[in-house]
Amino acid sequence: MTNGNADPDGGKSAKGTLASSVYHQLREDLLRGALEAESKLRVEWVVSRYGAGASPVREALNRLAAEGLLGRHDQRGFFLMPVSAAELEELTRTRCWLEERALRESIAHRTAEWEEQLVLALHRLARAERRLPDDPATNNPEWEKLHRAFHRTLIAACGSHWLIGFCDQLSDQASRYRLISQRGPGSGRDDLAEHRTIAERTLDGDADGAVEALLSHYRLTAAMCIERFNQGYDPHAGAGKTTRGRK
Amino acid sequence: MTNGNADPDGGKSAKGTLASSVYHQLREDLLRGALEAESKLRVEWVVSRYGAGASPVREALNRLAAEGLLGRHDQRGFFLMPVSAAELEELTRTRCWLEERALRESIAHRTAEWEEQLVLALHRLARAERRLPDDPATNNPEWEKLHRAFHRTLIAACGSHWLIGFCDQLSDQASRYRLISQRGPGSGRDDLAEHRTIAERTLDGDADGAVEALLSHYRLTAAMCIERFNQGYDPHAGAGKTTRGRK
DNA sequence: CCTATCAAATATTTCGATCTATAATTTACT
DNA sequence: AGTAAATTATAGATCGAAATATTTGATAGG
Repeated sequence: MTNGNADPDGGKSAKGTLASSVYHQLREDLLRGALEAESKLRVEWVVSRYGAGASPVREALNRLAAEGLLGRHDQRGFFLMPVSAAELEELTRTRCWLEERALRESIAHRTAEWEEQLVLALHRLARAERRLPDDPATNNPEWEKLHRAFHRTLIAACGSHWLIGFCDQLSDQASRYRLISQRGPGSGRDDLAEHRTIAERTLDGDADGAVEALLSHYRLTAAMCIERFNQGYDPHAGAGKTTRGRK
Repeated sequence: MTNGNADPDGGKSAKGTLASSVYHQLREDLLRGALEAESKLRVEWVVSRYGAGASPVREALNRLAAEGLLGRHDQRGFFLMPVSAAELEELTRTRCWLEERALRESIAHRTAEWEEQLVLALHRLARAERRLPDDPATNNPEWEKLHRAFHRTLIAACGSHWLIGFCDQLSDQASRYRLISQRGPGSGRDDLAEHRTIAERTLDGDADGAVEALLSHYRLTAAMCIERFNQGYDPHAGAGKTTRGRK
């Protein structure tokens, strides 16, 4: 792990290496659930899609695999990690354990500055539209970013960059599930109210209440994903060809 | 991170790729605290030491960096992660949080088979010598392996491979600190008794007692490392040249 | 004497080609 | 036909060299 984590050089692919650029782009696509066609991810395909040589691509793939977003078999290349209801369940359970601890610590060590950041994060999230009018079937990437930022801020004061990194990693995995299964019409869920409750209780220093709200939030999300899983849906949705066109 | 973790292909470098071989060897050396001379780790140096081309070496370095064992700056190469008392403190704190949860879950979901594995792991650890007679200044690698295995077994029944992976990662980091600072004469500490206590309470289903013993064990170890840190010791100990021979 | 600028040297990153292992297909044999 | 061995095709892994970026060292100017 990363670092347990994600983004050693800042986020942009601005001035970085080609390897980092491919890493960021591919990572985005993975979280967005844009791939997932078949499980194999051929180097050559990535090369032609992101315009880089084999070496940088390979480095990017190695990083993603170490992070758990891809799998790897020596001599047999890389593949997209499969998704399953069981895995999502385990993931959610783990996430609840870690985030509970992180939130409690954050609340215990809260500072005025952190509280302000939290207020800001909530405000920004409230302003964003979850779904854009022009494409009501997909989540608004901007909302996704702010949502991510909100949850990250919640635990930012926990005092452990390791724990934050682990939570990020689980959050990435959860994103993948959420965005894969949430394609289609939105649910009637009132996200904003949930986030507001979490933030309010946190700011009140009500650790038990905040934790309860946060875990319910995660569990509900997971339950909805599993729901859709079981309702059967086409797991093959994005791009990403696997074998050459069959003859 | 890894998978949250460490060892996607099993451990041996037997039949794997060159990249994996370098990965495993270098990883071993990092955990053993064998490097640490200077912070920079030049690709060319690794290439000549482990006998592989730049591409596989680079892949290995990328994996290790994603895992948090190395750092990386785009265009400026890789470096050994620095060590500090503050970092060790944070690491230990995080480790206690995660291992407590993992141990409690393990105990809650224990099975006969798991209990047997734990008994075995303890037995093997008891049999091994911590320091070999021929080199009393360094830990016995075999003991290290069994020690690692014991702690891993403790939490193996927690029901989350994510959590296990995170604990492994923290355990790796802790190893590094322990083996860097533990060079020199052993302390009069009775390790075996500590491990036995942890195991007994665990097998008794005494979660609170087991957790208490486990956390004390970790905290004591960390305290001893920090002790040696402050007593000043030469951080430059292993191999690993950094700049060309100065003229 | 200190600081800024430019040039040489050193490292890192990337590409293109080659080599090797695995997967697919055909052929041979029972 | 059915299975096993051999062959061909495909994708992954590695090497060696070329292209970039950075650090070092020297020099000129304030």
